[in-house]
Amino acid sequence: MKRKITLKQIAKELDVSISTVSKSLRNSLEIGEETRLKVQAFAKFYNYKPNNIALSLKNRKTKSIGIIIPEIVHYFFSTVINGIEQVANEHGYSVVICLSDDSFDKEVLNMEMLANGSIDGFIMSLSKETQYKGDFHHITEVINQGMPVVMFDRVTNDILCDKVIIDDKAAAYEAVQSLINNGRKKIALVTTVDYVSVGKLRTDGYEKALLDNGIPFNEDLIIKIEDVDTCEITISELLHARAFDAVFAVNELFAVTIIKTASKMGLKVPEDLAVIAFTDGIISKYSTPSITTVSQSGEKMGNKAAKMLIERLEAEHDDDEDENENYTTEVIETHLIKRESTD
Amino acid sequence: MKRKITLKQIAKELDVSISTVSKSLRNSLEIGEETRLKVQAFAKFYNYKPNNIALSLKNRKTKSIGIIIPEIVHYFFSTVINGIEQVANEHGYSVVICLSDDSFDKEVLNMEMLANGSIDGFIMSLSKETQYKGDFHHITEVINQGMPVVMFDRVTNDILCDKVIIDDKAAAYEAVQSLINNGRKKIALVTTVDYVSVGKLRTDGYEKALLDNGIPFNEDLIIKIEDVDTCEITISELLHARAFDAVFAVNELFAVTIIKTASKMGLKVPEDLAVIAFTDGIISKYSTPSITTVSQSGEKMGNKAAKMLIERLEAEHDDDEDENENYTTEVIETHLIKRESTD
DNA sequence: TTGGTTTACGAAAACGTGGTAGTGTTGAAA
DNA sequence: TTTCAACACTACCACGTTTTCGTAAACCAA
Repeated sequence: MKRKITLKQIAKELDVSISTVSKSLRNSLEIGEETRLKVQAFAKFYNYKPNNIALSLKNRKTKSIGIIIPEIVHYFFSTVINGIEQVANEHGYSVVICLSDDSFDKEVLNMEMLANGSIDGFIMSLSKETQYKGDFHHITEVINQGMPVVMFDRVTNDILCDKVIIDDKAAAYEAVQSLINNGRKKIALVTTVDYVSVGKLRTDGYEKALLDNGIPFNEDLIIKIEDVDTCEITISELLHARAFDAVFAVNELFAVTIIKTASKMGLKVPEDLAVIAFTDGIISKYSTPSITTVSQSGEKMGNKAAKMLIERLEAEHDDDEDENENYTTEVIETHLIKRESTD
Repeated sequence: MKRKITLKQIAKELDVSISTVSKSLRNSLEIGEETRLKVQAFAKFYNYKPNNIALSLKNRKTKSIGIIIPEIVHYFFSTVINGIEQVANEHGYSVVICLSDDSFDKEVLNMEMLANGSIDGFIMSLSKETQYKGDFHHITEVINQGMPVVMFDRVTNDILCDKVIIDDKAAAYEAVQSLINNGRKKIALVTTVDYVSVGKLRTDGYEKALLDNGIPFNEDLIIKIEDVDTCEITISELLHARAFDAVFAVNELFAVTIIKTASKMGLKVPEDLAVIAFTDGIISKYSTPSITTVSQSGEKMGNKAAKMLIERLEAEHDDDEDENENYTTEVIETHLIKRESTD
């Protein structure tokens, strides 16, 4: 068990100074060839690699970016991480991931933990609780300390920073419009509680599509679900009443539950009930019938978010004092993936 | 944009020494109450938090653990991360995640990147390519440097370290046995290529179950799939031949594809074809029919792996020189979750 | 006053690195 | 012989923290 070797040890061993070793390894011309090669050979033999921590301390850069998301066992979020990691890796950054579990306190704690020098910048998606409370002081704080933050998907207008989102409203509009185009008139919306930013936007798009097509907006057809487990009961009641002939669900878990419930009741999908879901995930693809979805490329969002963050990190290097914060909000394209759950 | 405040700045501002500030903040008795309170008030006002990087350098502990896995958009692996994160968080550790993309080179690169001081220990699952090549020098190296490694799921006997696995062979045996108990005789095995350790073990269990029940082991019923996309074709050919009445698939993606293919051909699941899959994921739960699976709790594996690693990390603190490496291999329980795809 | 103890604080080293500035030796040009 | 430059290397500082050791001042007993 030999600990990793340091410059100091090499210096001692070769009886030169630490600076000589350092310079030799960086091929400085100051060092004579003989010494240089000797040092390099020795370093290679003992597999010397500079200590990242020491470098971080010295350079005030950790070359790692913090990701804070509500959960990781979640198709969309894991694709985003994947996208972030790709770009980060290309640029020599590592990613450190913290989960908020949709809890405000955990989000704050995690951010504080990472903000004390562990990372160079954040990429995050707000927890439900944070969106509910509307308390963003922890984010403002890190931004004030000069640490760049990029938010994605679940964002807030209350914070000025770079953002990566999809046009939730337009995407929802498109989905509902396609149901209408297929002759559906009684379209239900199955969504989450209001304070989740994306849920609200998708509802707006749903409403607008209806109104634009002269279909009255009916509050009774909006089903707000807090917990997936209660979804089935609520759904089956409404299905019994035959209150609707199409459903637009804000996520695929709701959608597949609806389809399963409908099937149990003998309803045919899509004949009796057409279903479209938001977020193209693995369930939609493998469900029977497979589900028409609004694609929302988490990977692209991750790519973009990472690019924005890294650009800002590398730029900071230059201007130092220059405080021209021209924050941008990037909108990632979505499109409808037609599958078996719609006609 | 005020940068984070440091001990030095506080010291300067209050006209005391750095040591005094440090001691005051740690409530040392050496410092007079007046000074102590003054410093604490000042620090609190400016929201002083010690710099993690500096602490890491000093303590030679980063309080973060590196996770290296083949992919993250994968139900099982994300549950493992979830499990690791829970325990890590409880103990004040962060997790930094690197993806190998099932590539040997990326695995090596990532490990080297993290091994240079960024983390205190590794939790990892081998990439396919690494298992194929059988080259583990990068792992041996970090272990030799005194960095603890815990492997899970895709492990190797060639490396001595702590491991967390399930009894793949026994679990496969149980699954196949249950098919046999239901009167199935022609049971196909749909698996991956051989070099993936778990694939091999599951095959062994399959074979043993057959032999123990006096059913001849038929090579033709073993379908090795390298790429999911080719799965459908291979499967449908065999189904046409009616070569089997039950399938044991080593993952749920294979299973759902098989079910979909069978359904298209007019075969009924489970009447005409019973299906059991390894790894209980989200697809199995929401597939129609839902799929009977061997549960393999990623979360528990993650919990256990993190516990083992952290225990070793905290223990190291004491013995320093003591090299009693009593590595253990923890076996996580599995059980069969019966759903609609079997009778 | 002297000697010793306590109180309250400061200086400095250490963790590992890398850059700037400095130092001493050699050889050659003035 | 002096001067200057090139060479080859070392000293030192900073990054932010903790900790060990040291010490000045104050206090108290003799």
